[in-house]
Amino acid sequence: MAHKPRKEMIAETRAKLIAAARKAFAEKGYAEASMDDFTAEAGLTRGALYHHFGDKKGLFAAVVMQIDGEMNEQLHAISAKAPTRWQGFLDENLGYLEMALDPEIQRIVLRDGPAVLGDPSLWPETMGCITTITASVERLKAEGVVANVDAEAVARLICGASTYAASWIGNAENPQAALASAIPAFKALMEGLLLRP
Amino acid sequence: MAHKPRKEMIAETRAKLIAAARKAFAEKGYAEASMDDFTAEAGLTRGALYHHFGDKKGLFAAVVMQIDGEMNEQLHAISAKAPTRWQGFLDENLGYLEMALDPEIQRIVLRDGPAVLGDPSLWPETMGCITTITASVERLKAEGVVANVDAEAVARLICGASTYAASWIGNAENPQAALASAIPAFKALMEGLLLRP
DNA sequence: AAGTTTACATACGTTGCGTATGTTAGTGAG
DNA sequence: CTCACTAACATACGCAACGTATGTAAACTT
Repeated sequence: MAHKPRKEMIAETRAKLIAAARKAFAEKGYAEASMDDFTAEAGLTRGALYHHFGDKKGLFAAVVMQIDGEMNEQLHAISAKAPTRWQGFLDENLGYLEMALDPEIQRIVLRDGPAVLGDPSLWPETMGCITTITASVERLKAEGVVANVDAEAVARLICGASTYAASWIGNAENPQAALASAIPAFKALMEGLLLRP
Repeated sequence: MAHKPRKEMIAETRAKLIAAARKAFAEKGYAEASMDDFTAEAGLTRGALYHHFGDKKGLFAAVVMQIDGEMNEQLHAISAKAPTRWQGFLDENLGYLEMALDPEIQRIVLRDGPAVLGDPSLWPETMGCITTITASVERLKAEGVVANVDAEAVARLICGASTYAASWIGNAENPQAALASAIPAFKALMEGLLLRP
């Protein structure tokens, strides 16, 4: 019986732990998720967890990175197929807002993330979303579409607006209606960035 | 020796607990703050805490409410002395941004708050800031200054932008410079709300 | 003045994290 | 091939912190 090579076994173990943790963190939240429980659910023990990730926080960080990677993929796909840069910028931001409606993302990345890992602005990948939006604003400035404002500051403000609005929409009695009223407001704010004569 | 009436003693105890907890939560964060430690620091035990606040989360909620009350006071003071409504609106929002620079507010209200108490949009007082900003936008709409967008949605977006930006500024290498670049960006975004011909 | 309630303190059980210590399986040298 | 070595886990233990159950003394009630 051909045993799999060692590297694969390890990667598989890590993946199983991350998947089980991700599920538990999403359902119960970081604090209420018991390591004993979700490692057992993955067919392992806490020993494996500590070996690979150091501690609970380390595993949580791995989960956040995984989700962040998935979000970045989506963002790039969205902005890639826009007709104009400005439209791509709008789509990107609305896309982020819609992604932030996912309960898993809200709970893990937006709510527990800052409390456990500290402020997002200090995260290693800095929430890829920021760098993406910053780059878009820089290009729009260069093309004379957007006024002369600090690109990173704009990106932070927009990202914060999306994040907070998403939490509101997701928890609203009528999420569809809330989203419908948020989109025009969001667009209006962003139009304030346009260079006016 | 005249004993104080009972009501006063109770209020005093509650105030001492809230003050000690507020200090501990601000310095160590919610999770790392030991109830045994900070109740002892207040000259009490956990018994008092459970009697008055039910559990750790209950005391935390009381601390958040206290801070929220202080923030609202400041906001009202700011908007009260503005020459025009639009200026008052700008001042209000920039005031909130500056308040959000306070490390205590960042840690307790903005970072640990959502993780412990759930999404802020579901809090009882709903972060008074939201209601204040919503009201301002409503008035500006009625006066024809601001375009026809949903007031609450705008308030959420702006509040989120301020919150997130404040975290960024507070943790930046150079907070002053970050603030200086954030303010024009913030104003530009808000000008997108103005009714254009 | 006695009974009742209230505001705490004390004591205990439980849970859950982290660490220290095995144990087994893969790997590389001779 | 085999023997040492290392890496990937499991097991066992200690400790801290939360919550609860119970005790107690002071204050209001009648």
